[in-house]
Amino acid sequence: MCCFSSLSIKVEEDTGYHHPIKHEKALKRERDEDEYEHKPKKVKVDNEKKVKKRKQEEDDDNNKNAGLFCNVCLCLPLFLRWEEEKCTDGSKWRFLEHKGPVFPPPYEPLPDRVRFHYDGKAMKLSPGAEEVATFYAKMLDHEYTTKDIFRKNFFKDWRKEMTSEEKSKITELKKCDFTEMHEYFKAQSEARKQMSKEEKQKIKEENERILQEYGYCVMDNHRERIGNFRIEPPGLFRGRGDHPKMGKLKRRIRPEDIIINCSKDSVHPKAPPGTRWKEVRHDNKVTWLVSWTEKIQGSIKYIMLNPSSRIKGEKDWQKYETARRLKKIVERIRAQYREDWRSKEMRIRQRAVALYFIDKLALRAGNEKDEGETADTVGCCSLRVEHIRLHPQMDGQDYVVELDFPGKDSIRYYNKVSVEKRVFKNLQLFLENKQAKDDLFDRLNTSILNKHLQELMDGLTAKVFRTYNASITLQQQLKELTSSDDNIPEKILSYNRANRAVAVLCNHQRAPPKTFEKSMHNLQTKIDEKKKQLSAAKKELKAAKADAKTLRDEKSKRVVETKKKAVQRISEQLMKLEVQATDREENKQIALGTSKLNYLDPRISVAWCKKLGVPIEKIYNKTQREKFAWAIDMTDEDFEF
DNA sequence: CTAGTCAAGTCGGGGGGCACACA
DNA sequence: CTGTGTGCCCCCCGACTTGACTA
Repeated sequence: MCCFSSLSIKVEEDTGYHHPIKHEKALKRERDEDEYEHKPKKVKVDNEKKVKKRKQEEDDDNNKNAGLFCNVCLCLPLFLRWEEEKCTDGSKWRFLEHKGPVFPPPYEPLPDRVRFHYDGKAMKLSPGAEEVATFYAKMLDHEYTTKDIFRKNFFKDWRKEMTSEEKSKITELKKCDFTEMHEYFKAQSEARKQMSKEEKQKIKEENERILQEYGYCVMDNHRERIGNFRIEPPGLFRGRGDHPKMGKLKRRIRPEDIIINCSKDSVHPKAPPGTRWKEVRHDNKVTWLVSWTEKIQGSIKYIMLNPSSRIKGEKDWQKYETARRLKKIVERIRAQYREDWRSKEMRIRQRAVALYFIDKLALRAGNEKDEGETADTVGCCSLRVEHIRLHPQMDGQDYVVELDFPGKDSIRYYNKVSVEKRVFKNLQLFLENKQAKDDLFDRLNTSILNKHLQELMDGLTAKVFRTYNASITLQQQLKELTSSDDNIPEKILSYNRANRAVAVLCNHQRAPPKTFEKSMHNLQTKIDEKKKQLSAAKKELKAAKADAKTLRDEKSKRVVETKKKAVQRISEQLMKLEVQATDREENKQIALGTSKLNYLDPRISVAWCKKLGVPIEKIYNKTQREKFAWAIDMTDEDFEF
C-alpha cells in the first residue's frame, strides 16, 4: 500500500498521534493552497490555446507518414488506415480465427521404484499428492526450497491435495525426503540430453507440427504468429524478491477455466474431447485469443499475438510516435516543472519533483501495490522516506540525493545524483517530520501524476518519459561515439556502448552469467593465441622482406605481399577479439535486451545501420528483425527520432 | 546464445458509493 | 421528508507492456 490509500488512513490515524501530514507547517500550507486555488483562471485559458496550437503541429507531423505503405502485410496502405479504424469504434479486428490453446500433457505417475520417504520410511503417494510433490522435488537444489515462506506455502497447499490418510501422516515438511524423486528427474533430463539424433529430430518435427497447427491464427486476412499458445503447466509459484506467496501451488488449468475469444463467423476452436470451454466470446475490442484466471494473485492471463504481428507492431509504432511528440514539448514541460518547484501548493511541488526524477532518472511511475500480497517494491510515486538520503555535500558535489530502493522485480536501484538546489530543498521539506516507512510524496500518486501529464500532452504518461529518454540517449550516443571511418567491429562496439548507456539509465541489470569467468577466460586464451600467431606472421614477413631485398625477384615480392596480407588479416582478427572482450566485460552486469526490445525506437538503429553501412543483422537477430519489420522497412538513413 | 516463460509492472475505464441539489 | 438526478472520487480489474530468468 502506498500514497493514496495510506493518505486517507493517515488522516484518520491523526487523531491518535502526531503525524507528519498534519503538522503545523502542513496546516499552514493547506491554508495557503486554499487561497491559491482561487486565483489562476487566466492561466488555464492560455493553456488551452497552447494545447490547440500544439495539436495542430502534431497533426501536421502525422501527415508526413501518409505516403508510407505497409510491407509487413504487403497489401495495406499502412498505419493511417489502422488509425482511422481505431478512432471510429475502438475495434481491434474484424475477423479472428484460431485453434485454441495447447494444454500440457497430463501427469504421469512415477514408477514404483521411485519412492518418497517420510520420517525415514518409504511411502507411496496418491497421484494427486505425488504430482505436487514432484514439483517440489524438481526444485530441490534451488535456493527457493531453503526459504521459510516458500516451504510453508508449499506445504500448506500440498496438504490440500493429500488424501485424509496422507494428511494425517505427513505433518512436517522437514521429515519429507524427496531425494529419490529428485535423482529420478535428474536422470531423466540427462537421458533427454543423451537421446539419439533421430529421436531429437522426431521431437523437433512434432513441435513444428504443433506450431503450425496451434501457433498461428488468422486475423483480418493475415496469418499471424501467436505469442504464447501453450497453457502454463502446473507447478509452484516462484515470485521474485521476498514474495509472500512463493511456493504456493499453481494449479493445472482445465478447459473449463478457459475463455476463448474469436469472431462469430470463424470456425471456433474445439475443446479437448469430453470437456468444454468456460466461455466462447466475440469481443473485437480486445486483442487476446484465450484467457484464464490465475488463482494465486487472481490476475488474468492471456494468449496474444507475437510481436511481429500487425496489431503489436502498430502499437509499438504508436508508442514511439508518442515519445517523439514528447520530444517536441519536453523543454516546455521541464520549464513548467521547474517553475512548479516553487508552487505554494504542496501537491504541486511534489508532483514537480517526482516528474523531475522520472525525467532525469527514468524512474518508473510507481503504482500502489497490495501490501502482503506482493513483494515490497517501489517506483517514483511510491518512494518512501527510507529509500532516500540527502547529502548537502558529497564527493565534491553539492546537493546529492542518494536513492536506494527495490524496483520492479526487486532489482535494486542505487544511484547518487547531484540535483538542483530547489529540488534538494523541496525534498528536505517533504521529509520533515516523517518516519522511515512514510511516503516521500504523500500527496501524489500515479493517477494524479498521469492526469496532469495528460493535460500537458495527449497520450502522455510517466512511462513515455522512459521511452523518450531511452531513445534520445541512444541517438545522441550513436552520434557521439561512431565515426564512419571505424571498421564494422568498432562500429558495433560503439552501438553496444550506446545501447549500454541506455540500459544503465533504465537500470536494466542482470546477474553475472554463471559461466562468465570461464567464457572470459576462453576468450583471453584465444586472444593470446592470436597474439602469438601475429608475432609469428610478422617474423615471417620480416624474413620475406629480407629475402626480397637480396633476391629482388618477382616470386619473393609476391611472397612479401601474401605475408603482408596474412599479418593484416591476423591483426584484424585480433582486434575483433579484443573488441569482443571489452564488450563482454562491460556487459557483465548489464542486460541490453530489454531496452533494445522495449525502449529504443528501432528506426534509430535502422537509420544508423544504413548510414554507416552496418548490416542490420549485426544489430538485430532474426526475432528482433521480425518484430521491427515495420521499422526496417519504412526507415531511411536520415531518420531523426 | 536464443527463444520461450511467466511474473510484475503501467494505465485506463467501469462501476459502486457518496455528497449534494433539487423536485 | 423522501425520492431522484448528477457529478465526483476511488477502487478494482482488465488489458497490455516490460523484465529477468531458464531450458
